[in-house]
Amino acid sequence: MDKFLHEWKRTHNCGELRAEHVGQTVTLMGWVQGYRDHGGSIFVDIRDRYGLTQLRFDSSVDDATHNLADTLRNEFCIAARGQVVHRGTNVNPKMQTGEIEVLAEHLTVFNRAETPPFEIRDDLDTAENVRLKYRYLDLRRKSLQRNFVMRSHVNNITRNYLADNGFLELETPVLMKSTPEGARDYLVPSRVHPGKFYALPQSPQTFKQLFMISGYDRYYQICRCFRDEDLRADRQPEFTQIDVEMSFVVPEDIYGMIEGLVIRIWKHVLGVELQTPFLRMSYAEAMERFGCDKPDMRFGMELKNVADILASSTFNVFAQTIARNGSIKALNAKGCASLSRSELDGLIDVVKPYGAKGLAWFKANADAWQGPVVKFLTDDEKNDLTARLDIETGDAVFFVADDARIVDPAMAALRLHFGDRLGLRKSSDYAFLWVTDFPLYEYDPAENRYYAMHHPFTSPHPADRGLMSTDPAKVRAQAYDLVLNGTELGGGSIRIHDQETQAEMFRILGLTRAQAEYKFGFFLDALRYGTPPHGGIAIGMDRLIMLLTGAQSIRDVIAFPKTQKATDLMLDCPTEVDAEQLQELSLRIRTENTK
RNA sequence: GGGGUGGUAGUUAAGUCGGUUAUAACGCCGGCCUGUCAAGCCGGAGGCCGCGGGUUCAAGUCCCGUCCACCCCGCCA
Repeated sequence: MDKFLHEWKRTHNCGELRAEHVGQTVTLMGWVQGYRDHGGSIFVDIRDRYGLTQLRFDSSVDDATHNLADTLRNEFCIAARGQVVHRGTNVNPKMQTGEIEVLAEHLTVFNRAETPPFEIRDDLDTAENVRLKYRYLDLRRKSLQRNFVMRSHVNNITRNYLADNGFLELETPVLMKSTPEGARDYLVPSRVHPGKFYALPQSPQTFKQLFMISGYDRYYQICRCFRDEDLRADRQPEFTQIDVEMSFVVPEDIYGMIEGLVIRIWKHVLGVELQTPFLRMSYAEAMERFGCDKPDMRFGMELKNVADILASSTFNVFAQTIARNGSIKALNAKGCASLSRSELDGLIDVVKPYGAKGLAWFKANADAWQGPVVKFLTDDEKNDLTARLDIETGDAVFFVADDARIVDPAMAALRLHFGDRLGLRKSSDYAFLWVTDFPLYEYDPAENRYYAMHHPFTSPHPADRGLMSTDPAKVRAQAYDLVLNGTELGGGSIRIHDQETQAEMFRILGLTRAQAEYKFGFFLDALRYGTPPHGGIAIGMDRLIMLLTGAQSIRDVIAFPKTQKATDLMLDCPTEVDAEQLQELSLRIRTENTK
């Protein structure tokens, strides 16, 4: 029986041995990353999460150990003990520990490994369904380990920073009440209350406000949230937020506190010094200049409204758009006149998904403008466009004309497309932005009602309070998003802290008194007992880590993620449950008409 | 709900106009080998071509359906 674990503890990790350790007897534990058998001499790379060290087994040192080493295969979990020796003329400069190797005298195999379904290497692009099925193997890869090490680091920095600033880490229930509005809830049936359900929190929104009412004036929580909506590359059904709430604050106080956190994270994790304050821009301005509420500020190429210039255009599409009070926006793709006609026509595919029916364009060549729309442009229109869009020889200009709700997202997508194409979206640039003054309401023409754009506890802008009853669509909210490089990192608001405004909010949202009482009675009650002015924000931890690590998928920063159909390929879940379980929950599965 | 890309050996991919025994690399198994580090050399095994149906003398290849993974639109207070 060998002495590993009991007598021979791990003395070093696999990433730390250097020339200075030569002569020491060390014990390493880890996994076989690779082996090179030269007969009398066997080289084995042993891996742990810190790095890689070369072990050498020499038949002249110990025959039994050498013979055991002969049986080693990839991913065996082993321990080896021996002397650190210098590699002399065989130093490997590509390895951090490449100056030395461990001349092994003792070896033990904790556990052999079956041949893994894919090699544990970063330069191998294995299909994601295989990676997800064997997630515990995928997580051995260096590239993923790096992400989770960083994620842990960011968790620590966040806790320390918020604690330094007097925040209390307070926990809230995971089983809570289903709320109307917003995302679909994940429901949990109650056994003891047949026909009744809990819901998993979309966010701890009401709880953190109740903490403010209770006088815990600075709250935070790194908490899991659940939303039963369709997935994207940056969206999972369960995700993590840095949830923050403060009493006696205005938006600037929140901005400052979060900027301090972000600065610390960037400094400690990336070694990057960020400039503050971050840029601020109103929602209205962001929509006008960039066509979206989360503009990527790493580059310009702003959209220009040109409806006034083309007000009397003879081009049918423009004329019809003007006639029905639509929007025409243009974008100058600097230096893109070199694109071929088929490339330019192909760009329609960039805007089509957003409902744009066409993409008009022309190139500003040295001799003349060229493109399908040029023949419709008068000299005056050309001059005005040149001035507004700063058109120079070699530029390509694009137009989308339609309703604003089509033009803006389509042109925003086109702008990002050119940003990528022209290499203007460098991952090493960090352009933070506060988007402020979001509208309080969104009107839904299909249902002829207003929805809360942020959530129903968001305070109106003080100057717009009076408009709530007369013109809800015009009311600005004290709501804000933190945007980084075109990604919404988080958002929050100042909350309503008086019951009259809250009641009016519910009324405008179409909730009867009885409905409001049923859904939020506890909250309306609480507001009556001396609620402080308060507000907060929630930062998406997963997206934050994505941006810090450069991960292209949120699945690379979540240890055990779900697929796009919200399944877990490793657990094979969700699954059906026993009839008894359903019986206990008073549930029956409808087997027909399930579509 | 809609649009798109993909699915061939354990893995990554090739597979032409439908035509012989479906290729390659890595991995895996056996052997040799004392300075490799993407080790090398010799030999070998390994296939429901996602699944189902159809067309055809003949289907990895063409058609229809379906499942799965990914990307996007809708959706995501």
